[in-house]
Amino acid sequence: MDLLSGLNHQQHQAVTAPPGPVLVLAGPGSGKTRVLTHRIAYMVAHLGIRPGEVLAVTFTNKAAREMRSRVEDLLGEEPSNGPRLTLGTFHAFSARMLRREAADGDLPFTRDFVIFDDSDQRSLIRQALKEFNLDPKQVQPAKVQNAISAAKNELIGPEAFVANTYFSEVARRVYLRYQQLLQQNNALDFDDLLFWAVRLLREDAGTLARYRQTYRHILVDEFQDTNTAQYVLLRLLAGEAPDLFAVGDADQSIYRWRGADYRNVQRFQQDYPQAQVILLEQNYRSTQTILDAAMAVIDRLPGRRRKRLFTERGRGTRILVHEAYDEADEASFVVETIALLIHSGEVQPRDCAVMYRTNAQSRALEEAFLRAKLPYRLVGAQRFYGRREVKDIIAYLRLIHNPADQVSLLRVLNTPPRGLGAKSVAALLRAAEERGLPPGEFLIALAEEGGEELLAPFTRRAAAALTDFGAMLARWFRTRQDLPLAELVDRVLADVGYREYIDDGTEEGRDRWENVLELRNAAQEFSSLGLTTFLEHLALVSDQDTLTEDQNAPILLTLHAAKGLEFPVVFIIGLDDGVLPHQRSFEDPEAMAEERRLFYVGLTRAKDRLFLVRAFRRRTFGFSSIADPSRFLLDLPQDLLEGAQLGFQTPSEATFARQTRWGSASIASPPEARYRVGMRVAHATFGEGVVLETRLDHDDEEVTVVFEEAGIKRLVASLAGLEILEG
DNA sequence: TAGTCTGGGCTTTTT
DNA sequence: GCCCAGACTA
Repeated sequence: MDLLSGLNHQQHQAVTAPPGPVLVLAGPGSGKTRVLTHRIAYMVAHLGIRPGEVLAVTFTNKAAREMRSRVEDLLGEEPSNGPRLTLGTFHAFSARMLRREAADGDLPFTRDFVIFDDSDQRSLIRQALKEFNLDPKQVQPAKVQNAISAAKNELIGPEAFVANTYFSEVARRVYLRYQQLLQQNNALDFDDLLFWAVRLLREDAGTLARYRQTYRHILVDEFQDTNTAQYVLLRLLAGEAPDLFAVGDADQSIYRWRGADYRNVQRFQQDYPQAQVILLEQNYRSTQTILDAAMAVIDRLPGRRRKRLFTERGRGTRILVHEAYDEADEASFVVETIALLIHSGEVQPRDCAVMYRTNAQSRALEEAFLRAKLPYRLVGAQRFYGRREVKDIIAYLRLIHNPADQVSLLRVLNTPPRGLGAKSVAALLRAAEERGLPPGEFLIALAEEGGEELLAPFTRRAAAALTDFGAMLARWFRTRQDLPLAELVDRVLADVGYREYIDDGTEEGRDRWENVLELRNAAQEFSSLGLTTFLEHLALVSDQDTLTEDQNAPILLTLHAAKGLEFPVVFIIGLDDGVLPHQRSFEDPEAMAEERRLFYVGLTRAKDRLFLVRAFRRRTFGFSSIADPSRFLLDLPQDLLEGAQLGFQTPSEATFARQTRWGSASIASPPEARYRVGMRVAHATFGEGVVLETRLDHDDEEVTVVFEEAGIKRLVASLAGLEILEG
């Protein structure tokens, strides 16, 4: 086994750098994963470091899995008997640590804690706002949530939260109450995982020493996307004699809104002035055309360390820019082009990826794929786990795992409906509080002890329903250890009659039930690992983690989710000002810079072919609007591009350009329309003109008119009030 | 209490 | 144009 052959000079240098702080600045496609895996293997094979001493932190679980298997491949099948390499995301690592340490520490939760997701957090914040008699319309829960999250990422606890405005005073109070509520629920949110991990290591010298002793060698991937909490955590673990190997690329920093700060790259060099810095510039992924385009985009950012990305792969094909008419047309273009590429034998379906700025953009694509009867893969865990039926079942499981979880209890107590409305819930909460128990445990007690007196506060109907529910919960709770996970899920589903509740015979009902079954399948895979692990997995899955390799189909994903991946053929759609860059970033230069980096990330995912697509007209919020081409498109040197000139293009030109390019014959003839080409019309503002063309869009008609004074305008007939003069 | 209605907000991006 | 929370009605 020769670990070092096949590495270029810089890679070699990085892999074999002497232990100590090392910063690898790795351009896209420069083999950073390779460097990381080879370095780990090198440390184990050549430096005699035991795998158990190594901690490698990645950005997604998927990356962690891949890295593990690549390291194992490099090291061969030697069954090592010591502890394995520790590999995972910051959050997963922290969660594991906190579970281990929660037993005897001063931490305000037990090792059975649950991890609250976004919507759980939201509901606690709503609850807190309600308690303070604050109107969620005046004080947006989402804003408070962001403020709390930002504070935690900066390691600012509620006691240290400084309030100097009305809003921040509200946020401060909600923050305090929110933490109490989390504690009552024996729950942590995402940010807490990092927050408490840091606090634990800071305040408990013994634990810190133990962890430093264990993890003497630390590697971090995607370092530019660490936030303060993560950075501090790293520094704590790395300790006095740091062997800390960080790989990152400030140009690919796209998580500022999550507290990430690419300046951690500079901070690293300040904190470790002795750090060795290695620059990886040679690209092994893309054609030079793609790299030139990417550099043209990123080099416009001021104040950065320029990289000269180069490849030995040659120039390759030009980048194709296409302007579609609307999002449906945009999606058709993508699907037709993919079909054509596959048909030509050039590529496999799985080689193609379609990237977009916002999740909402996947809809039109999905419809186009369905229409064409072509399979596709959609990356996006949140979408699945955010579904009502999936959340319901997870809530049941969380409640079984942790009966103190009130958020989950309230979600499922009357789902499916069992006659427990607001009144009964209020009575339950009161009764539980009097008893000094979390409501979930109160219900279990109710079922196990029975007793008239416990039931006194309830109506007869509510009492019966609550006793039933408590009995089920107690049963599940007792058997949760012995029953295989999937069977536990089956038991719950059967006991509560979930299928009858969700599957009402409609197509939607069937879909919902299938989602439940999919969750059950996931549970089956975790059967040997148990409920705790399963729930933790559910809480910490990333979108990328849902990307499966088993299906040979094109992939649809957000630009964010595309980070770290590569594909032979890449489409980036929605290259309109307002979409990419996103409207919300217009005001803030930092946000705009991040949009640019996001586009850069997208461009550099492509190995061979790159398609940049935009739509002249787009429906957002149900309103149709017209956008300018993305300003980023204008930064691309013309000689790298082929395809239609951007700018004015009539709908039929867009369709025609597409259809002639791909040699497809038929051009759809428009159905009947009120206006006809050649008609003379009058408009209140624009004056008189002649109809150039018309197009029916859904149930409205769109008319392109050349006005004598105002020039060419596109109008929606129902709004424009065009008067027909002759024709 | 359960089901229907309605109005408002929503679309950034996700561990 | 969709989805949810809260209001309203049976």
